[in-house]
Amino acid sequence: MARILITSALPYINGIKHLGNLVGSQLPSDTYARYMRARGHEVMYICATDEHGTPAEIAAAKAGKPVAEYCAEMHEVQAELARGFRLSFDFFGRSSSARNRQLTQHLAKRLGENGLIEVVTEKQVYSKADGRFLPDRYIEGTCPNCGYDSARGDQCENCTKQLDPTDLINPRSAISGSTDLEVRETKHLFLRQSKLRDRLDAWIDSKKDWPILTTSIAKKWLHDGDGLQDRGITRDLDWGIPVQFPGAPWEGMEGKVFYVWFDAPIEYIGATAEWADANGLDDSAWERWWRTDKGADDVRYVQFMGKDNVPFHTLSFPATLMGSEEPWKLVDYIKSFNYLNYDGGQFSTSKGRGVFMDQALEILPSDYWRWWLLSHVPENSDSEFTWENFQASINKDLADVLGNFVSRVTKFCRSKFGEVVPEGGAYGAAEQAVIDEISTRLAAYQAHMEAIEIRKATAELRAIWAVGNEYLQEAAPWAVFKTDPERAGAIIRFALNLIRLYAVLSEPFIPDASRAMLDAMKTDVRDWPGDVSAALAELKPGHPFSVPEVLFAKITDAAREEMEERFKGR
RNA sequence: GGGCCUGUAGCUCAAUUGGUCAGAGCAGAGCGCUCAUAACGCUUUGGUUGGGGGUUCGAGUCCCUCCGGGCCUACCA
Repeated sequence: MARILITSALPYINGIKHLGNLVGSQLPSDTYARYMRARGHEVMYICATDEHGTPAEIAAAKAGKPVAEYCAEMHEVQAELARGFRLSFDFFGRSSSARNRQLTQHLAKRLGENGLIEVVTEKQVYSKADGRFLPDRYIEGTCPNCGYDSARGDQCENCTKQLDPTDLINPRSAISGSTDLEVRETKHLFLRQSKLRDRLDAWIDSKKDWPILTTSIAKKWLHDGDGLQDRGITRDLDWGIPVQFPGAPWEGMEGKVFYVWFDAPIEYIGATAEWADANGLDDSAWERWWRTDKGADDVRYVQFMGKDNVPFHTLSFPATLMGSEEPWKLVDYIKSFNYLNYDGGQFSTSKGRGVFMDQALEILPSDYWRWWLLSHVPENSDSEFTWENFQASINKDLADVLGNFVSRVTKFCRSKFGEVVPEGGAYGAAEQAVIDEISTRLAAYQAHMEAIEIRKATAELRAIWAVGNEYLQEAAPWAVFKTDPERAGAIIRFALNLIRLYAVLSEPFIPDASRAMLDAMKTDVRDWPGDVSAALAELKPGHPFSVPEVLFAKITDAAREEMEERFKGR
């Protein structure tokens, strides 16, 4: 038994996430966590809301609420959606927690003591009307290069030219539209990542098995131009983790907070500590996952994230932990994902384009979404959601191949033998062939899950389901029953056992349907099959079962067209 | 501008890292079955692997070039 620490990238607090966000980290990490638990490993699966930063303050202001209250509410909303999608976090924390504040301040202090923090005076644009410093992106104006009138302070979206906020003609606040802006001096802490470059470089080099998407981004940042740049880790905001605290080694940091990207990954640790608190456990309970001097040296730590998160997880966060010179557990494997597009374009919150998590659950049960998203997860390149593809996958894979198999077996048995596993007859060559094929495919399925090749795993799982239909066609119990009812009974006994096995193997992907299948088989035996032959003898003759409701209803053309229309955006 | 990824049957994807006639699923066609959600099974039609050039005994895979798609580029998170 291994110990596996799994973290999903933290969803940002300012609103409900769309399916692209879901598939980029939370969903695949959940499947991986469920699989590893099913295999008997000890798993700690952590996620949290990322609550600090300018967008949170703006969203709260827009909602007319204090930011703390807004975040508390949105955290609950996101937690509820996570439950709706059956995300099996051991803990869903908050980056604004006391634990994270403590840890973030502690790590910053350590970095300071180790000479890795520098105070830098910068000039930044301040908006009097908004009463805040504006990040470059929050300043808009006319592009000096192409004349586009909504260029952002960091880059013009129209001509793609890199800009400095002071380059803009007629600059204005993107928040209020105010033109009452001025450049002010402000002091910030910088993390001297450049001093850690060689250590980070060697560390990345040692990760031979990481996806190219992960390492190439890290390498680019390490070696591009002058190499890894120092990075500001504080901001002039109200909402966040205070930089000035008892024992802080810096003066003049009153009213400043740590940059959201500094404290967000630390919340992986913070949330594990929150988990311990919530369960009445002491510090050793979470430290054995995170401190290599306190038991974490045998932990395998796997992170899941979208590609936009890679630099922070390959460089900034490791720099924070390494620079502390304390024995923190570093990530062992980073699984990064590309983006999911929506029907020929991007998901867009502002344009109401695409399906968001709350809407998805209103329309269809979570298993439908889980199955489609996981079987199309953008592992190798960006992938695309289309309603036609979604409808075809659900109807064929879930309704026809799996759902209908359960239906035909249970209904046939009920009509010929009643709602109990039939007695009599014996297994023969046909059953052995099925055992052999499933054993082979199971080994492939497991190998794909170990390698976190989610798409390949779904293809193999589907093939395992299809074996059931092939077997039934070949064995033809409806014909055999007329001449040899005992043999027909054996066939159905075997098929009912297949249903139970499918429930066990499918659980990481479609947990609700898995539960429904186990309930129908009136069993709670869901041990991972070490031996397929034994697993298919679990339900004994005379064991009762029930015919379940339709496991997966088909999506009609009319329903598909309606949804297509509803989510196409403005 | 720079960097990275990507282009394989109508669609969604594979191809043991340079090695048999490039494979699956869906869609299409034909046959079979009738237990089942008009479901299932079997057979089958589709590809000069974006174009061109090169290296090699051998290229989807490596190199060059052109064309198309995408991402990142450090103050959004």
